[in-house]
Amino acid sequence: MTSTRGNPGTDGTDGARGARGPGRRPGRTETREAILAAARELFAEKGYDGASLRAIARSAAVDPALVHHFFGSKEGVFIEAMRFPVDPAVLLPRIMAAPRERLGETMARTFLGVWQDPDRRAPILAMLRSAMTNERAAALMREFLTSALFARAGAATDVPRLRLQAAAGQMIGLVILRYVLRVEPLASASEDEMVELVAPVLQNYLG
Amino acid sequence: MTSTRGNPGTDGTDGARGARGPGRRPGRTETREAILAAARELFAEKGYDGASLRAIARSAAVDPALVHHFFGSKEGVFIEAMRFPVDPAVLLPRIMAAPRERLGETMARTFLGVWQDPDRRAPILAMLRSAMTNERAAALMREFLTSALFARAGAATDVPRLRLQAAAGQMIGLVILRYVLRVEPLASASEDEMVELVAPVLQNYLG
DNA sequence: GTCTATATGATGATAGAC
DNA sequence: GTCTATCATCATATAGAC
Repeated sequence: MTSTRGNPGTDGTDGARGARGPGRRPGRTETREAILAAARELFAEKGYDGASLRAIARSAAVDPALVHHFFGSKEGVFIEAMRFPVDPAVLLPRIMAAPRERLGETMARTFLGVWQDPDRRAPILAMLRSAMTNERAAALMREFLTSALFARAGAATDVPRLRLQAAAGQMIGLVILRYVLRVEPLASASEDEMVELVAPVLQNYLG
Repeated sequence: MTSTRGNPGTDGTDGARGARGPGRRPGRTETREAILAAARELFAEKGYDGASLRAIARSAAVDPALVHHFFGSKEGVFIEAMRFPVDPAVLLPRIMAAPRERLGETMARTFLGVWQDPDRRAPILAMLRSAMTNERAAALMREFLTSALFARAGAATDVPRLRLQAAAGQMIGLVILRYVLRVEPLASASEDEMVELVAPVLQNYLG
């Protein structure tokens, strides 16, 4: 769900649509997605400021001006590439459906599962890296966390905001050490080891 | 201790040193420190890639070429500006001198105390921001964490590496939410509130 | 020690040909 | 839709005058 490619209506061959008269050009089929894929990868690797439009175009084997043609500006590419890989509105209820004494384990497994999958990891990592050095991206991420995550989780439970944020902090720090700094043995630990490690902590915060 | 300014022998007025013959020029007294202060601030704010030599020079009210003259290259400025604000070799023993059942609280208070102080925070924040998007900086930080922190702490206790790193992850994620993303209410929480929040978690990892 | 001048190259954005 | 050409900026780094 909410996978990286295949927005409804924009993928594939345009099927048997035929001549539709004015209004809708047949284009945007292919290179657009290629550009977005390259953008996600580069933003994830270098962050917003570090990934250049030209590098994205180069990686997509496309002319830089074409990127502009499609998305208008670098920021246009970014927000389009971020279109969310992970929707808290679907993940949160799934977590909170767990029995209360296994909330920590469930949250750990869900969160780490998303990060384990390169396709879902890329946009989040891009957001995180960008937010560290770019104020606009930081504001975007703050807004996302606050309204999509903490507000939602806070409304559905009686866990104080501070505790929700401490739990989020635990997971953010963990993935930074694992996927960005690649500190051993954490970087090579199995998902099960990590769940075992942090589940009690999350349980402490949320339980 | 290990404060930001005042490396022995390089600060102040050169005292009553007088004519010392060849060998040692009287220079480097003032502008050098001004450049380093500006560098720390800008690296902390924008990370290694985002902070330009020119911006550093501008902020220090100095010619860009002078920065080169002193430090040779941008990387030279960086490592000089990083010269450590915080020495685990002095902080770790202090933490581990605490009674075992208060390890978590002591670590939390020590760590948060460092981050509360802008002068000690700046170089660490600079390192962290830089490490997120620059591979050289990431390697530097990984090396620092591994050998100066985890190895030392691992040698002095029987706490497994994974647990040490999970504890570090908790604190890193917390300061990112607090100082970089500035998520509320965490960003405005008092030191005591934060200690109360995370001390049990650290105690769980280290105890 | 401090500066000007410059070499060299990348960036985001735009205008407009085909 | 796709491209060339170009603008205006900014970057790191160097050589060398004073």
